[in-house]
Amino acid sequence: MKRTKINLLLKLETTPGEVLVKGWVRTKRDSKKFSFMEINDGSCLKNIQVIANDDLENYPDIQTITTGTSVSVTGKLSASPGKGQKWEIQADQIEIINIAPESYPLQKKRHTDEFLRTIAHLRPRTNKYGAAFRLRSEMAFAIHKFYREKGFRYLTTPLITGSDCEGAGEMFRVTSLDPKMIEQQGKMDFKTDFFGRESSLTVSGQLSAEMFALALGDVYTFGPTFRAENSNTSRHAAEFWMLEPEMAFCDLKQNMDNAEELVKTLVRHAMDECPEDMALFSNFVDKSLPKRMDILLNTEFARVSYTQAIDILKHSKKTFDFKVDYGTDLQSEHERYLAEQYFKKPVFLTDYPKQIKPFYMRMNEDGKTVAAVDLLVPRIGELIGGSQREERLEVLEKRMKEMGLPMENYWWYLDSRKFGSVPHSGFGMGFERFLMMLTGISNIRDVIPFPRTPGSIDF
RNA sequence: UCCCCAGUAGCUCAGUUGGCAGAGCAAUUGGCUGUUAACCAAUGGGUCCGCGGUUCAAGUCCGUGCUGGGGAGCCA
Repeated sequence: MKRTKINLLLKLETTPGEVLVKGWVRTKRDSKKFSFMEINDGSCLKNIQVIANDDLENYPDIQTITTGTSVSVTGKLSASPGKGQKWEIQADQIEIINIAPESYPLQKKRHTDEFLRTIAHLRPRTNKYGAAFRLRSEMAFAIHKFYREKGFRYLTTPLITGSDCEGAGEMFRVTSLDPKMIEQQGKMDFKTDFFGRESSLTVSGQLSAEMFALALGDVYTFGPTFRAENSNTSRHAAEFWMLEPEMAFCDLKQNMDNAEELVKTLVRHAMDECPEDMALFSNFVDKSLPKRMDILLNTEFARVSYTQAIDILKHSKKTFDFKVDYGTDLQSEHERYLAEQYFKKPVFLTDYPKQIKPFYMRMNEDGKTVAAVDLLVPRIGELIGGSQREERLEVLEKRMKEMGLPMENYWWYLDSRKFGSVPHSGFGMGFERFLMMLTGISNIRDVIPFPRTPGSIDF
C-alpha cells in the first residue's frame, strides 16, 4: 500500500477507505478498551487521530507507546466525531518502527525556546518549529519564483573568496595550512596556502553578481554568507542566508521599487500558501502579526533621505544615548525611533554621507553623499541594505584611492567599468531577518535550523 | 568587549529576617464513559551550576569561575 502524507489526507472530501500513514506520535490517551493517538508526519501542522482497539494483535506493545515513538499505521479513514477534525483512522495494523524511551526530552506541553535551542535536532517536531521551518522552505521557493517571473537569472557566487567586499564585515579565514606548522613558524605564509594567498568565506556575493548583471541584465544570488563579527544579539548570526539581486540599467528608485515589491509579494505568498502555519504564529507567537502583515501589504514604505532623518531625530525631543549629528552613522536607538515611533512602518533611508558607506556606492552630484539605501523595519532593524553602484570608472577609481584600497586587487572589478559600463543597482536582504518579521519570532537563532553564533556551533 | 538578569527533579517553576527542599507536567504502576496536555489514584525521582569563604548550621550571605538569556557596540 502506498503511503499518503497527512496534509493530503486532510484535504480529501471523501474517504478512499484503507490508508497508510507514517509519522511520530504526538500524544496517546488510553481507555480500558482502546487508545487514541495523534500522529504527525511533518507535512503540515495538524495531526491525524488514530484509534487503536484492544483487539489488535500487538495491543500490549501499543500500550507502551509514548510521545515521540515512530509508527506506521494502516486503517480505514473515517469521518471523525471528534471536534475540530474531519478525519480519523480506525487502525487495522500499527507497526512500531522505533520506541521513544523515557529520555525523549519533548513532552506534549510547550517548552521554552531556550530549552528547545539545546535540542535543535528535535525541535522541528514541535508545532512552532515545524511551522517555522516549513515556512522557511516555502519562502525560499517564493524568492526564486518572484525573480524567475521577472526574468532574473539565478547566479551561484563563490563561497570561498579572495576578494573583500569592503565594509561588509569581518571575514572567516579559509586555510589548509597545518595548525602545527603555523605554531612552529609563528606566522601564516599564505604563498604556501591552498589558494596561494589569503582566502575567506564570503561576506557577500555582490561584487561577483555585478559582473553578471553587466552581462545577463538582471541576476540574483541567494545563499549562505559568513560574518566573523562578535555580535551577541538576537538579530545576528555568523552564518546567515542573504538574497542579493543585481539589476542593470537600474537606478536607486527602481532598486527600492523592486525591494518593496519583493517584500510585499513574499508576505502575500506566505499568507496565501501557508495559512495554518501563519495562524499558529499569530495565535501563539505574536498577537500583533495580522496588523503588521496588513501594514507591510497595504501601506507604502516611507522614503526619506539621511539628511531628513537627522532632522527628524534632532527635532524629536528625545534624549538618545548617542548624539545625533550629520555625518555620523545612525545607532540602533535612532533607527528604532524612526521605524517604530515616527513612521511606524518600514522606512527606506537614502543618500548617506559618503564617509560611512563603501567604495562601490554611486557618488551623488553633491559630492558629499552616495546613492545608498537601508530599509529599516520595526522590531527587526535593518532588513535590506543596498545602493546604486558607481558605474563611472574615474569616479570609482578616485573613491578607491580616497579610501586607500589596493587597486590591484580589484582589477577585474574595474574592468567592468571600462567596457560598456551602465548604471546598475542592487541590494542585500537578510533571509532570516525577513523570516523573523514574517513570523514574529524574536530571535534569529529560532529561524535557522542549526544556528552559528559567537561561541556556539553545536549540531 | 561592555552592561543587566538568571542557574533548584527529565521539563516549567515555588522556596524572604540561614535550620537537613516542594508543586505541576513527564516517567512507572493501577483504574476508567470517544478523548484532544483526557480524567482519577499511588509510587519513584535532587552534588540546589563548579570552587573557595563566613557560620554551630548555607539552596539562601560574600568572593570567584563556568554556562545560558536580554541589551549595547560591531552590523544583512
